[in-house]
Amino acid sequence: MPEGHTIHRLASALDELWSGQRLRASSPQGRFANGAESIDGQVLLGASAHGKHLFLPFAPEGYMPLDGPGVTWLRVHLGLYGSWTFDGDASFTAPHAIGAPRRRVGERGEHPLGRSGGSALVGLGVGTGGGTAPGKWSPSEPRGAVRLRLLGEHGCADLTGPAACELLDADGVAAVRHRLGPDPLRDDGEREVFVANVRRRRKPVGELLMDQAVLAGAGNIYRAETLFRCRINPYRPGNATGVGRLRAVWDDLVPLMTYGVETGFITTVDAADVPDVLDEGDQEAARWYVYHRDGRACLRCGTTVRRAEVGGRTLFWCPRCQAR
DNA sequence: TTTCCATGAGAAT
DNA sequence: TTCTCCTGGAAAT
Repeated sequence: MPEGHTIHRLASALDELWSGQRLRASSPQGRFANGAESIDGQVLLGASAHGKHLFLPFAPEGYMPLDGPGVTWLRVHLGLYGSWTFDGDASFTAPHAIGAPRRRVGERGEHPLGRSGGSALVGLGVGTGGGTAPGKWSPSEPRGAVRLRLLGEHGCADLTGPAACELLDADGVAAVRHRLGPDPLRDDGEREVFVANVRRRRKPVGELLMDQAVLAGAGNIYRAETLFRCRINPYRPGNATGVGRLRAVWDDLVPLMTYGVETGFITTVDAADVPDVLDEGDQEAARWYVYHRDGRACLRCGTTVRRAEVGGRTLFWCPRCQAR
């Protein structure tokens, strides 16, 4: 569920909260007991993301070189269901929950129209420990199947349901990154590499945008929405898609996903296209053009939005706006 | 209560 | 292509 913007947002939150600090690591659920044990008590050196992968380098206190052999890298991939839940005292601000779009009791951020909610870092007025004076906070019992709990002085982060949670050395990290295509959210993401990756293949462009080796970070919502915004037919073969059109996709994704990192939400509809009156049950109309809007009228042309399975996932598109 | 489904991806066939 | 795994909420029974 969580697309690349979620992971980048998470990486900056963790970097801001804990970089340079010594953390406790444990696996309340037990399934990552060995891994947690080996980084327990080490210092978090930073946090970064490539596509949907989160990388957290750990080293013993006092260890210097970030690329040295003493660094242990934690790699987390949330998959479809994974999520992080934060809790802590008043000085500990983080997204309350980040990952799969579950509603938890008291959770904020279920914004009605996709614009008011989602400040960059939501304070913890809602967690069990929220508002506790600094220094007086103590971690609550983990809820659910917590694979990994990272605990700092002022708060903790609980990881549940990840598709991947493993320890790697620097070579292992390089190997994972080698399999990934360029990420529009990274400084080293190269547009022309993405363009070449698509044009090398015959598969439908709607399928290629989900392939993390072609483009890292976009998921099912961003693929549907950017194809709509760029008016590209999802069934068009990659090698028959013009360079200019693919550059437009990349140039569209960069600000779109950057906005996602800043707000925590995927919002893709330009202000001019927001309907004046929202239909009953059409609350998502102001957020997305086509995603989850099958059977309803296209916000731009009124044609009925369609859905179909492409690349093993449900794709949504407007047959008129995206005729070619 | 059971089943289905979801912003994912690797392995198996 | 199909299967499988990770979790939890909503819909269906």
